[in-house]
Amino acid sequence: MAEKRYWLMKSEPDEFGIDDLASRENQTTYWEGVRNYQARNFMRDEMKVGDKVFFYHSNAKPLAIVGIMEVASEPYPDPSQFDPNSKYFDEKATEEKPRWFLVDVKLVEKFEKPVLRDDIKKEETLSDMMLIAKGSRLSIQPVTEYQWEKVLKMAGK
DNA sequence: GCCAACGTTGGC
DNA sequence: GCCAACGTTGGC
Repeated sequence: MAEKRYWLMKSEPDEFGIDDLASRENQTTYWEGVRNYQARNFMRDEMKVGDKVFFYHSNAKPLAIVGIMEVASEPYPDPSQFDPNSKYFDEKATEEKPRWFLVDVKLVEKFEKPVLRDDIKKEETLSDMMLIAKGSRLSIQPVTEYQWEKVLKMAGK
């Protein structure tokens, strides 16, 4: 059996927060707008249907992991790259040669008690989480099994 | 609102 | 292929 993978995905709640996801049909959405190759590669090459994902609110108050999603589709080209009216339009992408890929994600649960970035920083055993590494801006990150379980505990699970 | 850190672009 | 300039991210 394949090793279970865990992830963290960031979004600015002013743009798209966990409540926006909760209000979508089937509580599912396509994770559009990723325009970073490393983050894209995680979605395109590494994610598997059923992988669990932390939903993180960036540029927000409070900064926190606010819930859990799961990967709900195979990767496919991000439609917004072909849409001239989208702010994510990429003139160098074509249907034949798409640049950007995404997966669908489905809400699993919204934490009653979000896990604050400040509390993660205080937790010694989470000091190697990519999220709090200095200068780390990657919007999609792998999470280790230990980190996953620890954050769940901090959320009261 | 500031700005450090980082990623990308493009001239050479 | 180097690297300066520029744009973006995202914490503070």
